[in-house]
Amino acid sequence: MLRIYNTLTRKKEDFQTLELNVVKMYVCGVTVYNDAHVGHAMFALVFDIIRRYLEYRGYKVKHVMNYTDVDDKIINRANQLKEDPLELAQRYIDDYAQNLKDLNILPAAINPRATQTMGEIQTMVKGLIEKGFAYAASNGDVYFRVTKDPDYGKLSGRKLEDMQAGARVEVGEAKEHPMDFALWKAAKPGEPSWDSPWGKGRPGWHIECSAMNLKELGEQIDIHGGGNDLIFPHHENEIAQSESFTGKQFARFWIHNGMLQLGGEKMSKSLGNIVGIREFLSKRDADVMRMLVLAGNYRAPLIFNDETLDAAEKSLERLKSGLRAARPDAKGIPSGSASELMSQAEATQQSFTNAMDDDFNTPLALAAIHELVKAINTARDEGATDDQLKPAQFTLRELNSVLGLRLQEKKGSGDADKFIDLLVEVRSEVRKQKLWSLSDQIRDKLKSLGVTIEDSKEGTTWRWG
RNA sequence: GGCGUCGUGGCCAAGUGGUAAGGCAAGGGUCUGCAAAACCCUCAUCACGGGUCCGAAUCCCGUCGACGCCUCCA
Repeated sequence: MLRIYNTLTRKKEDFQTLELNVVKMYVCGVTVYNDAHVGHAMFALVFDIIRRYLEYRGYKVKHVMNYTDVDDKIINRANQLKEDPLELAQRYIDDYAQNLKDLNILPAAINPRATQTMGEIQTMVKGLIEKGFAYAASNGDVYFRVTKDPDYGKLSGRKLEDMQAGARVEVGEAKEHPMDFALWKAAKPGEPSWDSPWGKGRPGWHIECSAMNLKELGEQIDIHGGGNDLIFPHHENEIAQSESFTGKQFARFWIHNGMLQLGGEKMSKSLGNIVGIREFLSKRDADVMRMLVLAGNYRAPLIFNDETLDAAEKSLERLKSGLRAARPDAKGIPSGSASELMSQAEATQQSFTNAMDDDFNTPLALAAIHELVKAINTARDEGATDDQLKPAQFTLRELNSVLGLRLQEKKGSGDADKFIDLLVEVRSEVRKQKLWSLSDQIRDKLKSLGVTIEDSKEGTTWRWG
């Protein structure tokens, strides 16, 4: 039984879907006004892993991830660059999609955008006004009336009274209550705007997600996800809007990932401590970022630095070692040992599932996988043939792909391989003549070109990396 | 100030009542001409102080500390 920690109840709960074997999952995407950084990569990876695991468990996942393509940040940046805001948003959407692809993240089924959901947004705003949950203010904005919503604050565990103290009301706002938030914002000159019953304007930050949910997945969904920095106010407000509008529970499970930390602080655009996804991928493999995420609990802060990245990279190497071919002189191991290896593979598969079923406990799942790697390597050392290793390696590959790890050996240009083979062959002759310094020289030079040579009693193997 | 999460070996990190998984690093060993890889061995009593219990990292109280949110944010 899959259990998932639900932010709403602060407990792990048995996961049950509204519709048999179908998971409706909505994940809050990004506001597209700048290059994405590795913090965004983390959240995207977390939900990619969740999605892959749900599919592995036999669910059909309706995965929706939105793009917020109209808001203050985009408009400001567009003004800076003297670019059309919508074109700028499009540019960053394309860019972000490419980042996700490079990170081996499966594309969501649907990527709705605020600007393409105007009809539903206005329908909701209208409905909320009719039901008394919202009001058009004198300044042309439409606000949600938090005092009308009895359980406002249930997701973030806040009470309206507690929040009032710290609430800041900007001058000129026409709110009834300081915590009321905008559903619709009247357009200022030069801003992108849409016609509405309340005059030209654009949607507030939160309503778009409610509307996109309604449009793409319906009134109720199974999982709503995002970073834990969105719990308040964004998700709190989504709940308020959606549930006030439909009168039904909005999302059954709220899943939130922890923040990526750089130098002890959350990585964020406003703090400026940013490592871009593209920058990261120019230095390290996508698997490394994924391994870093897998090494920790998705809800906890993730420490991002050279030390943790190096460890992740080495850990990956270790997983890859399990996939290597049998030794050149493999004579086979007794059938008893071979079937033991297969039982180990089955046991690992079971521990893996148990771990992942417990709120996606990836560190524990990885521990299980490492156990299998050790068993495979031991069998190989004992002389297992490729045929004997294959079933266990198949399981290893399968489990890693559930986590989204590719474990690709590095590759050079394919043409080089033949020449390296030749060089290695010649070096073997040189070694037979015990010309060690020459053979070591070849090994060192190849190493600096990215080719690793490994000698053993039975022969020499080489690989990229 | 309020709300929330959390504090496990050099680093990352599982473990929520019965005497501490895994990875990285380090040291020793097998193998090797040397090296690399792989394999074997070694390496923590769980922030601090009280309490409950036959028994606590795990429950309760307190203290200290970290991080997130309360304002745009994955």
